[in-house]
Amino acid sequence: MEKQLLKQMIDRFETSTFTVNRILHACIRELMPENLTADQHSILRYIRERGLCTSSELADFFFVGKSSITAIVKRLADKNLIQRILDDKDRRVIYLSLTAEGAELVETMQEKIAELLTKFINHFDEQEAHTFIETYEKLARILIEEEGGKGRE
Amino acid sequence: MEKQLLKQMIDRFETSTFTVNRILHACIRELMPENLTADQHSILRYIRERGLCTSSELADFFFVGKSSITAIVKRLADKNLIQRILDDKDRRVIYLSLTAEGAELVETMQEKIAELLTKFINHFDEQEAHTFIETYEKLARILIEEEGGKGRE
DNA sequence: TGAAACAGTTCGATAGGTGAACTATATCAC
DNA sequence: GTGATATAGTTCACCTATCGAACTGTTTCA
Repeated sequence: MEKQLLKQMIDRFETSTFTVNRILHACIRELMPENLTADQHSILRYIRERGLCTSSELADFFFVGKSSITAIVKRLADKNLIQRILDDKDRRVIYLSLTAEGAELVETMQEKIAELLTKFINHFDEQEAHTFIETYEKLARILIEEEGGKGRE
Repeated sequence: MEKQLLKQMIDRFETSTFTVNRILHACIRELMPENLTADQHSILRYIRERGLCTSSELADFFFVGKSSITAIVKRLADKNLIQRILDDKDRRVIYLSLTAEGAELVETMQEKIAELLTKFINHFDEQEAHTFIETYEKLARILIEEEGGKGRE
């Protein structure tokens, strides 16, 4: 790609990303029930996706230290949204999973978020949305790859 | 769009957004110089773009309370990256602008970020990148509109 | 001229992040 | 086997960002 064009592309990408994130994040924060933060919700979602997971896994995935996870997990467990399950094969390990209450909460949140996104996606025709998402997914794959490469160093 | 398809689109969009943000945010955090957070950098960028701006404007733009801005502005001014300029027409108002040091810092950060993004954008051919960004910008416009609509209520 | 609006600050609380020191368990080399 | 090392998770002290309520000072306007 030509240098001048590339620079322009980057600038436009940066601006759009920034705006979309800023507003989407604000919208999602508004959807959150009393006493749940967006970060906490992300953790719940990840646990739901995985079924069972450990604190170390969360720390790696979210690129934060284990001590941050300890704190968040404590808050979520205090609210009875997740539970700790001891591994009796390796007694250092503590698995985390959603409680029934936690699972239900994530479910309703997903519906709310889907509703919100539907409003926006409806502005696009099927072809446009499809093309966009294909590229977005490709970008996500590239990032995962790059990130994985860095981790191996 | 068909209901089933829409649901699938939303799911894919959500997953991609989440991944891209998670990794990009981590990358950018790594680029930050010692003693500057990503949030602080966003504020600096906004001020640079505007030349002059007020705390209230920042609070509106970033969807946070004015007291949060007071705190961030204090930290940035302490580091000598921004300066306060009193308005002598309306003595309630305090304009913020970058210091020379702040401007330079934002400049070097921009270069670093552009370098990072170049790595990723280079995986796409010109047409694909262009189409993607067009749609992304459209999404940003839609979000701004919706958000503006909400504000007026 | 007095009430209301507005710009910004202060304060106390909470959430999230760091890194270092710590406990407890598991693994591995010898 | 046993001792060094690695791993899982917690605790601690400290920082940043956020909130909302109460506050100061200034402007506007009925």
